[in-house]
Amino acid sequence: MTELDRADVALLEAVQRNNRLTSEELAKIVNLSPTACQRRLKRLRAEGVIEADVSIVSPRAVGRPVSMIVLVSLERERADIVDRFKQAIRNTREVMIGYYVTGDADFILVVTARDMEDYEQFTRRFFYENPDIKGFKTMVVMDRVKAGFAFPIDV
Amino acid sequence: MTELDRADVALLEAVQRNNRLTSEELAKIVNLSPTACQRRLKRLRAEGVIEADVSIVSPRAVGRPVSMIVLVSLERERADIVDRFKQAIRNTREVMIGYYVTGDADFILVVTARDMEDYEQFTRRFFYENPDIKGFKTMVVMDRVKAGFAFPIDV
DNA sequence: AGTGAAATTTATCTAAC
DNA sequence: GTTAGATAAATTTCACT
Repeated sequence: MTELDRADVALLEAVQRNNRLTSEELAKIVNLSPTACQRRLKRLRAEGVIEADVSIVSPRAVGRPVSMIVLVSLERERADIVDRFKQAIRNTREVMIGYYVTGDADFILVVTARDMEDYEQFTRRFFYENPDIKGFKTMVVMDRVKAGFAFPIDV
Repeated sequence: MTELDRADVALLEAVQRNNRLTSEELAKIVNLSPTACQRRLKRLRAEGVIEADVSIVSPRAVGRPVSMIVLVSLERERADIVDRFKQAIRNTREVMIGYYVTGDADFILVVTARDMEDYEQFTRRFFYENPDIKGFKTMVVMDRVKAGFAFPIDV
């Protein structure tokens, strides 16, 4: 694994809040020259320490103000069934986040929707029509205390 | 709310995957001039459609390879208790994501850790020493099928 | 190795239309 | 919305510690 020094950490903490800072602004933060900052960021990106650089889109602004956390249990925890469900997650725009977990549930999803009716339609399509699903439990998000991601967008 | 046209949506879908594309690259994608792309992105940022621009840091690369999903129940769902817990989430670097939800749990957290022992220490500090907490249930993340966020980093 | 300064390349911003 | 010129930023080169 890549060794990170103080400057790397300072850079990462800066850009994971805002990656549009200029090298000059970063230079002030980490007490290095702009050139050094750029070189280090380039290295961090090349080595995969920085996985991606993205814009966080407001779910509300793109018409998806409702989020749900869904705990999903599969009928059987068999490799092919698990893999099939992972693929379904990847192919489904409404599912923002998917975790495969141990414990009470098999998967935890974060699903966005236009409204509750929209979500109900989604559950019919995504859960009830899937024989691999034993059951699911929905929790409606009332407040996002931390975090931001990429959202499906339609006009 | 802001009206988004086809070009806005195309821009958003591009930058939420990669916000380091140049205006020229974006121009090709959305069939507009580079200047038009810049103007639109500036507007989208000013209006809050784009909430933030961030680098996604690899949790593994910064020494936090383990993630847990935690369902938290509070002793009582009273406004001041809820607010206090929200503040605790915000002040705790290990908690990557926090949702306040309706349903079986009151909060759902995504917590990162260096290893299981590190997580246990965290639970002692964060849960057992907090009298507002009725209980919590941990699920260990085996695979992240979708998503990426900001992570706490230490050397 | 990693840094920093100056020159070059490249991208962005500011007009004009 | 576009095109062209001015401004600013990111890369590259190279000398230095």
